[in-house]
Amino acid sequence: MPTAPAKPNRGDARVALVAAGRKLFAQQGYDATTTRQIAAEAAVSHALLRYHFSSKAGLRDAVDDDVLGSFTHAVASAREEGTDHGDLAEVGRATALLFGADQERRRYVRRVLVDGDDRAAALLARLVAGAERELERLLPQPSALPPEQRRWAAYQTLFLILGPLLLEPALHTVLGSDPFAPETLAERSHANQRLLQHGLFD
Amino acid sequence: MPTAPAKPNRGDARVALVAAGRKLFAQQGYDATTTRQIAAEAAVSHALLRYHFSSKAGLRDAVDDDVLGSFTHAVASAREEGTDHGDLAEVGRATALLFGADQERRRYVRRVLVDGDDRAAALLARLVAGAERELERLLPQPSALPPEQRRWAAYQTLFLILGPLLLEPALHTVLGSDPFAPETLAERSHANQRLLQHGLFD
DNA sequence: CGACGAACTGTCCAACTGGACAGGATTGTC
DNA sequence: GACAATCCTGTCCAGTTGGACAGTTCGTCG
Repeated sequence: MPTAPAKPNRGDARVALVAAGRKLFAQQGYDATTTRQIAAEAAVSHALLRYHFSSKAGLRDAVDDDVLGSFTHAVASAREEGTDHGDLAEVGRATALLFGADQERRRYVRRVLVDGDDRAAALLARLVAGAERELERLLPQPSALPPEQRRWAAYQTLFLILGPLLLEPALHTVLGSDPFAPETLAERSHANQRLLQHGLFD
Repeated sequence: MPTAPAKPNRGDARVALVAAGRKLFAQQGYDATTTRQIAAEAAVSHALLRYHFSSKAGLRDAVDDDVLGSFTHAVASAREEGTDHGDLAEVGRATALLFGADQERRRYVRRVLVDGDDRAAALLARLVAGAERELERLLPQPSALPPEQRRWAAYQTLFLILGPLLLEPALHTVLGSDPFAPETLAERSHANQRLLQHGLFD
């Protein structure tokens, strides 16, 4: 089903293939996506994939650069945009910017994290580092937390954010609605801030 | 690589196939596992799979029954074992019982949640219901939480628990050690209890 | 115009997949 | 020991996969 039917102009096939790959990898995962599906989605011969990227893995690398590159960019702009209130709401804003806007990127990130190899570890390392940096800035210095809890704080924060991302399809079914719908996302984000601030049992 | 080399006795092939399926599905996922791999792991002809389970999907159903059945059993015994202190530590104990002991079951559960279809939604629904029940018991009545936060409490609790499960391979790499090693699990569990109790910013 | 290189295509291929099936081995029963 | 049911195997099959490759189209530059 070539959902993007228009045949690309000569010379545009490369970007069309990257777009098709991003879409289908995000939807179905890398292994479950065939080169022929990608070619059909890009309205292009499947032999062209090999010409431009030399292999299926080559296309994946190109898509990774594309998605994770724009990801890096989004992180940077999110960091600058917030006028640095120094409060926890920034976490929510950053999350919304990273994961709220673009469903396709969200699903692609999910696939990278879940397909679970070196790419997943590399991405997770970046996310942990980012969360750690943010916490370092927001937590009182010196933190009142005992070290063996402080050590897990960034991971805990991240799990609250990534949980819905990783479980999106199942969560959608259980909730009966899109967990990333703007109002839902805002409510979740607020609940997360409150949990981090006071716990559930304050 | 038939890691379980011993040829099963006549009549034992069925259970051998279920065990092999559980192992390989947990390690590689359903789609990435071939019927021939399973047969080799069970030291049995691959045609036998069809005889006993009629199809690859049939074997998956049998493995699901096996794993998720023992899962249900584990939940029940965890519930009875705790002498009902009514405190948060029970969450940690239940988690440890569910996910700590058996690496293979842990990975299988991860696959079910992540491969993301109806089975994932059904399992998640059970987990949410369980977490909800637990919170209902542990939270002060009436809860001081505003309803729009109370609504997400079970999910938040679950994300803290499931995060490491879903990200296990990547997390292992980033941490440089097994996130489910007993001491690590205990520390994480303790950190989770403290987060739920007081937040990070108490 | 002509030719040259880059972009693109149709078609073939070996490997592998889940499944089909006919027949062989083993066990229990009379 | 014969027979039948169950368990099990070797082997074939059609479909799909990523990749290989020779050849065609197209823009561009002389």
